Amino acid sequence: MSATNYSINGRIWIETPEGKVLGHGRVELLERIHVTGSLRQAALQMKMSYKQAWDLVKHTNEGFTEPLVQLSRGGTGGGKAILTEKGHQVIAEFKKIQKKFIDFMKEEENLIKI
Amino acid sequence: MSATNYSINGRIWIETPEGKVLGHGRVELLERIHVTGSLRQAALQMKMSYKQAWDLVKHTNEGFTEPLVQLSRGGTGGGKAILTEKGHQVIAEFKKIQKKFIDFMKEEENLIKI
DNA sequence: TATCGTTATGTTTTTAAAAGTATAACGGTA
DNA sequence: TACCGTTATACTTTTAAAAACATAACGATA
Repeated sequence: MSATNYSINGRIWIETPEGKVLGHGRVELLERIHVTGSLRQAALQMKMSYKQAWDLVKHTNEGFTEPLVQLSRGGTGGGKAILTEKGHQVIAEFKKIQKKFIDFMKEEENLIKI
Repeated sequence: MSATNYSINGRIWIETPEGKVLGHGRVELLERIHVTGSLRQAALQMKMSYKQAWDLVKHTNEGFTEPLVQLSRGGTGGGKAILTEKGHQVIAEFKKIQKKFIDFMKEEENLIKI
């Protein structure tokens, strides 16, 4: 049982001078793309429109030096979405930081005195 | 010169089971209330509508065990907004955590390798 | 080469958030 | 007690974000 009724919560993200390029939501989208191999399925799972997901991937790809997701259309299955090696790296890096961030918040929550 | 083009940014806030009770924006509003003694002036400075500021103060006051701002109407000047002792405490506590959070982000930014 | 399910992209509609408008209530002070 | 500028609150309008809709393009396979 904590000594306080308050909890600390927050969000972190990676950005460039042009703006946000990766955060909580995008990482989840990328992970679902990796699992399903499909942008449409990933979007469905997250209950977002295909268009929004596609825009997110576009902006994310443009935010890094190389694409994190490789989209292709036509062929067997109609098309596919594949996470690049860079995509895997970036996700891993973000999740590492995210884990530390959660620890940070937990710690501060225990110290809080109001 | 940093080793990477990416920077880390983020937000933290204090919440109860009922939701967010204090974050970056609200703290700024409270500080401006303290400086000006007026909710209307504080809202003007932050370019938000008086209504929005009033709602924020209302929800903030309800989120804690005691009000952080004491509003009163009528009298000299038409009315006033005063930060309570609790208000001062809470602001100080939040800013302390916020400072550590900024340090955390700086550190992670230096470690980032993508 | 016809089919299929997906990616690609512009356009329209819906929804939600914010801003704006209006007006009452208040209590020192002149 | 009339005035003033602010707080208090409901209601309307505007704006921005999200969703929905529509349709073309694509390429492996049968």
